[in-house]
Amino acid sequence: MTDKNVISLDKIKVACRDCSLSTLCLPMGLRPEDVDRLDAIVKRNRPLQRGDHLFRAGESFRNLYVVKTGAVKTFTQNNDGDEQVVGFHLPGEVLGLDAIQDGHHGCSARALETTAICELPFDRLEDLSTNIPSLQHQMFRLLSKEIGQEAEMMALLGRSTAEERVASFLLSLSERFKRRGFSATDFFLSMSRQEIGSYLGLALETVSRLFTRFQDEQILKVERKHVQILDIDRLRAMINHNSNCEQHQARPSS
Amino acid sequence: MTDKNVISLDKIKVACRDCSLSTLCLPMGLRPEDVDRLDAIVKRNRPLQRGDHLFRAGESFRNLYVVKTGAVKTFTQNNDGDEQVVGFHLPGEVLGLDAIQDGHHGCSARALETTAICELPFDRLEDLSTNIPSLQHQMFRLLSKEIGQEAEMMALLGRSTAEERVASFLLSLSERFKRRGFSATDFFLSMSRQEIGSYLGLALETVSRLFTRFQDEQILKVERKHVQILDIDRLRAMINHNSNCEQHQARPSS
DNA sequence: ATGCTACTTTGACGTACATCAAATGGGTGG
DNA sequence: CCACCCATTTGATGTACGTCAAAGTAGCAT
Repeated sequence: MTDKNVISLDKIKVACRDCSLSTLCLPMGLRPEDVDRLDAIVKRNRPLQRGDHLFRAGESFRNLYVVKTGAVKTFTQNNDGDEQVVGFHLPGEVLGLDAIQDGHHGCSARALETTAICELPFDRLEDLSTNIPSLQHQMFRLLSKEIGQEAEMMALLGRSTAEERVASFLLSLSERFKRRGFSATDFFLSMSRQEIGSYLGLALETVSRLFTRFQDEQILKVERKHVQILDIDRLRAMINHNSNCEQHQARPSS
Repeated sequence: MTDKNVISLDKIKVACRDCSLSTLCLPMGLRPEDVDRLDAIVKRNRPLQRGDHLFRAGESFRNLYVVKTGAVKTFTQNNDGDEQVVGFHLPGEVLGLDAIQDGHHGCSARALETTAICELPFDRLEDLSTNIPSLQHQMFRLLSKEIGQEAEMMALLGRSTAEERVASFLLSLSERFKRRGFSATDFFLSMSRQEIGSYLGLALETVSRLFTRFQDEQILKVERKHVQILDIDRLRAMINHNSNCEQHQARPSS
């Protein structure tokens, strides 16, 4: 455990130019010298442990955060005290974009597992963006991508059956893992059934039942957090059938 | 009818500095000289008639569009051929933000009534943003606001009852009309029950039934497209009761 | 090992909303 | 003024999914 942490700590301090995520992350498309200028404002703190907060709803906004390793959920709290999951964030994905607007975080963020984060002071990022047009462009694209993905999610929640939602969710994870160099068909869920259900607008029991059904139908093999996709085409068929045709895959990754 | 058009055409050509929307729109917070530089890239074409397309899904992205008067819906098409409404856009609200990402519109936009539009060539807007830091900041805020609003909508669709959805929708319109100087309690819906239902993830009959019920309960007076809110506090109570407490009102306007 | 706790699965049941169907009413064009 | 069309309303019925409840199971601390 302590050994593992030491290793992680070493890996975290990798500069943007040497980071394996650079093709997914903000530096994407920047010239090497601009990547270094970006790198100069990035802060890399010690990793979060499962359950640690990255920020809380209502806190004032100072930084954007990029997941380097691990996974983070964002969520809001309703008055019953239980939480509504707004999103899951994998390596290379940016958090805090909704807070630029009024300088306050609208949701909380919490690590689902041991997680390394790159921290970008937003005022410095803005300064840099005025000086590096391609960085400004990249920022616009990043924000726009988030808007497009959320619109897809709205369509999913507004129209789809439980089956389609769960299928979309699994395909989204699959795509995102794949782009990050992991297996597209064999991965571990870092979130609970409860959290998946909250995100998809379903009861946790419904999520569980669908996992079971997909397994019975030889589409998946599920054992607690461990998921193997056996027949990805049938998963894809589920969402192309009843749902929007615009989006070829569920949430095309980030 | 022709008379009306002539009058509209005059009003449309108003420059940003003289536009009543300038406090809601992109120029918000810019210095007067910068507003003029922004104004210089704005194109103002003849108004759209009800049913006209502003852009279609798949078209390549050239411009952002701001609604000046009227109303626009954005929507995607599913393979059954029927449409999923993604959003309704009132004066001062910007369309096309999701297309920055990959240079193609992900949804179509169509006028719900006679509508005047300001057109902003995005490449020129980007250039201007690098030269006017406050414009860049304004752009970031705009994109971020859209992200926050969509997240709220996701929460609404993921968790709420039909009652809450319709209440939220009405409160959202109310707030947005109010900020634009119109009555917050007496307005006309430019969209059909079908379109409202599609947007809220409900059947049109459910929307109709809830309008009727709210009217029976003395919360609304509805006569076809004409809505009067009689008891806005009870509408608010509906969404504070079962739904998220984070958001004070449904979709705080744009 | 042993027990505790949290998560997951599975079953039984109820309900909010979709769907189907028909009646009503406004608006538009002849 | 009439006829047609489409939006809306209203009613009847079905069902997908939520809720409640209980049993099974892994992980963890002692």
